[in-house]
Amino acid sequence: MGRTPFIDKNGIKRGAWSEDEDNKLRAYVERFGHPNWRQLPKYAGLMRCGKSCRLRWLNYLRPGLKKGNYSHEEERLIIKLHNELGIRWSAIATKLPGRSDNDVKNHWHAHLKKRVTMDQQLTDQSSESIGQSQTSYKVSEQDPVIREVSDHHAHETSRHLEVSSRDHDDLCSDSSSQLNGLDWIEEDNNYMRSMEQFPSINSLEPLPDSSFTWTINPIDTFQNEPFDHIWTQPFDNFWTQPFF
DNA sequence: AAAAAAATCAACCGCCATTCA
DNA sequence: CTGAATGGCGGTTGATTTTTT
Repeated sequence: MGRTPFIDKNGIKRGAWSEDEDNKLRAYVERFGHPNWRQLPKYAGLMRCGKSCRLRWLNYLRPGLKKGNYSHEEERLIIKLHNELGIRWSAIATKLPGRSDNDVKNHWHAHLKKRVTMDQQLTDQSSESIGQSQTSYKVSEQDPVIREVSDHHAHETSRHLEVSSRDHDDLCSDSSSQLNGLDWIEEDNNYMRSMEQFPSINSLEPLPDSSFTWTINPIDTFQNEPFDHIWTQPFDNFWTQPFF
């Protein structure tokens, strides 16, 4: 992949990097560092602009960079941090050793955004039906780990909403206003810690086709709150659900 | 098997903040 | 204080690969 290399009107090379260029950049930075990216290509014998060198180093050549697939734990962390920090990719990337901000951003747009959107749509749908009847969700009947985590989550969600209810009342004199974001983060962190006792969640396989219907009692009062999420959908990525 | 569509991801762009003369 | 230089960031593009039709 990459763009076709070419020389622009200023004599600066652009597009995909060659192995020879990579070697020159790597050798120079490893020996002299990069006190000035603008000047670097001149001394390193490269026809690139400094910005291009910087990008190549940070996103591709820098030691310790991870290549390849993201682990479930990494994806879960990205989603959680995105929830907390928004689109501050560089800040998010600092929490993922070996991943560049560009890489994280790409992964989000290519893989994770869709999952979040899909989840939100399902959440909205379930919210619509809340108050009319109980809402049903599918859960595997074959994987005991999933059942265990689901049960745990159901309990935690219930507890979560109770706590949030108190916080909400304390913090908001205006009933239409939202709960303070930091409290949500803290709540979320608590939940993360509670989930650590279920390490097997990281190695879950996609749910089997055969599943049964699991019914919960939605809490009407908080149907529009951020934690009104149902994470027990039969997705192959359902483990991400608690953090939406 | 071929064409079309979708996915991937490296690289570029433009803007903003900071530093420094 | 001002303006140029620089670094850094998020948004976007586009060539290539993979998947689907």
